[in-house]
Amino acid sequence: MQSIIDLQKRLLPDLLQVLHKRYSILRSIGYMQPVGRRSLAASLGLTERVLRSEVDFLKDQNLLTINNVGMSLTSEGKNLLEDLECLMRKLKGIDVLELELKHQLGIKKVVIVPGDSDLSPMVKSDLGKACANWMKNLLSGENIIAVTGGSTMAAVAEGLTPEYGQKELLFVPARGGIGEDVHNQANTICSIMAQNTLSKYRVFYVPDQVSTEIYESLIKDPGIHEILNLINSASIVLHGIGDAITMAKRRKTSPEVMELLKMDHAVGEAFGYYFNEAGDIVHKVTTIGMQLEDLKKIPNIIAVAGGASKAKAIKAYMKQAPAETVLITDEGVAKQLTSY
Amino acid sequence: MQSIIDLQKRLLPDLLQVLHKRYSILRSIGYMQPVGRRSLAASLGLTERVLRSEVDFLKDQNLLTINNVGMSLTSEGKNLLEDLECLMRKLKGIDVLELELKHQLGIKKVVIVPGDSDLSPMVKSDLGKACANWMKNLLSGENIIAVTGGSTMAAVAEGLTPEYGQKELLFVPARGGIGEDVHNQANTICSIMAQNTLSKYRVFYVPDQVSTEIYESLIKDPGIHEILNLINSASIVLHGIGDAITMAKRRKTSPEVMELLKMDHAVGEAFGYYFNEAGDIVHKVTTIGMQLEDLKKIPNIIAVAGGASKAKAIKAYMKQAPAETVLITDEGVAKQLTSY
DNA sequence: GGTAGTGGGACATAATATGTCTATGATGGA
DNA sequence: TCCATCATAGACATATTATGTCCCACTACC
Repeated sequence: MQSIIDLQKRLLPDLLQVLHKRYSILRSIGYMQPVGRRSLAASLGLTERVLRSEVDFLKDQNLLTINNVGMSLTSEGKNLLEDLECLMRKLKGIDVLELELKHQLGIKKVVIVPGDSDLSPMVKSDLGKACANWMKNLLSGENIIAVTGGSTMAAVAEGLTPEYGQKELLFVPARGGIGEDVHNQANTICSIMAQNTLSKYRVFYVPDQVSTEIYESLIKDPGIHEILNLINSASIVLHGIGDAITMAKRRKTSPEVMELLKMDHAVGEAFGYYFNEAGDIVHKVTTIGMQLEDLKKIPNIIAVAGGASKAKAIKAYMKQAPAETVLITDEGVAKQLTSY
Repeated sequence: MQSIIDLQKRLLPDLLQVLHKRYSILRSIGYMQPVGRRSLAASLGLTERVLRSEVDFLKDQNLLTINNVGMSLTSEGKNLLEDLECLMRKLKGIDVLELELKHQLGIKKVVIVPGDSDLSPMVKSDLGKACANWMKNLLSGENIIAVTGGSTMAAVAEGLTPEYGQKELLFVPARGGIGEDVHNQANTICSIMAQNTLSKYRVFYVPDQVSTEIYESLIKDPGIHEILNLINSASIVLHGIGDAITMAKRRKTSPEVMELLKMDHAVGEAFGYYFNEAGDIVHKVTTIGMQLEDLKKIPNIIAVAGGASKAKAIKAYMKQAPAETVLITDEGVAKQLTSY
């Protein structure tokens, strides 16, 4: 006996396509509201007229309203959208994908968000929300949360709300400066996270490449020492995973190191560590803070990364990731990895 | 959280229509296969071209095959159809209808078959199958099955297969001749049932209206007596229910009796008994065999009747039917009765 | 006051759905 | 063996709907 969904897939594939189209429209409006027809059409890859027909329909169903500033969801539309999320997951078989990927990567749990972050910024934002949501279940009385940088982590920060701050939270950067733009630095992200949750945070300014001498003296600094202690007693680590070359470029890595990375076929990056496809560390940014071996001692590890282009990187990193890791990713990655 | 279907209905209002259309097509092909497009279109009330589009679609889905003798379901199509039956029942709320009707009529169980026997002969055939199916659960080592006449019972006979004959079955007419055409006489039906199940049967030829004298002498006949014993020890009774006037006409009832029936507002008929809307017996065909009061002693009673036109008759008969009765009927009747 | 966004109207054209008819072949009964 | 019947597939004109592409008036914000 097949499920209703399976039956429908068989008997109404054409209608399900329409369902998906309408769902996408609702979802996008939900994000971008109030939004005009033209920009929405561009963002969805539909022509204006097609979108218009659909929008007219949805308006008739009282799912959205149209006024001179653009289209918005009605409360009915919002409710429907929420319920639809669940349905679409089933329809797309996302629940199944999650299990498959979890087994393939050999980690504790995989959460997949519909869509592809490479193609739509909305999805990256969803990724952030999904991560925040998962984190919610892990919060107890006091929580020290170690965070890395990157645009994905920035999305996570945006997904946090004051609601989370009802528990006591302290955000600390997981590692010293590893040379991202200020915008996506761990320090900045920690501060945003703290701000969004009305919690505390620590910063961790460490020059990028330090001589061994300075390194030794830094470690002895009481302030730094305290932060290192905090990091190692973190209950949760949130980190991103990046494509090796992309990350290296973004960090303005020296041409020599760049050569090295290419020669060693580095594909993935996380925490300032670079990995080849087999999951071996081929290079690391020397800085103080959490080291890869420290990660194993952290009870909760959440890796967040999406976009089909990151599939290889994720796969590489997960080769050696702690089995406790929870991966928050998107459909783009999942499809890429399970199709092999 | 709404049900999947409710959600979908919001975004695809014509979903159910399309689903139902495709389901009907599959179902009809299932019955009539191999069948041509034109006759199928006529039977479904669709134009040829519309049907053709749908059929092309279903063919692409590998649910049916087309060759020069007509269209047939593939095994995949058959499986899907079976699953669909169940889904459509839920969608139409047939399960709910069954319960409602059961309570309303105050009987043990109601089984409802989708459709209306008045409108489609397929449904009558389904009725027969449903009855046979229910009966299957009642068969034990040895079974004496008392049967009445009527076209519905003939459909039941057609629904029986040799599989049923694995248990020991003996079919006997429930009552003596009550004047139907040979075709739909209890005797004939018993013989067909026995034939289809590879079992035994008895016939029971009794003149229609006998004088008390002859009646007395018949009762003393050992052969007749044996059959009467069999009838009264039956483990299962299968009977139809008819519209009073229709049945009376079919039996070429005398004008006087006809008048009587009309005066007494007879609406229902079963076993040769005529009932008014209150369930009172207003007339009976005098013959030997099972009497209405004998019915109460039979452990399993299955009434089979469908078609919206029989709704009143069924309601009337059920007013006084044993609570043990199981009614096998169709959607046409059920809708008619529950809408009051 | 100008710019960039908005919705809605209009309309020619493309695409699809539909009704209807024909050609042709297979099948089964006389 | 032939003929009536039923089958599919092709064809095609027409009705209906979907689509792409404008334009216009309006408004919010700079």
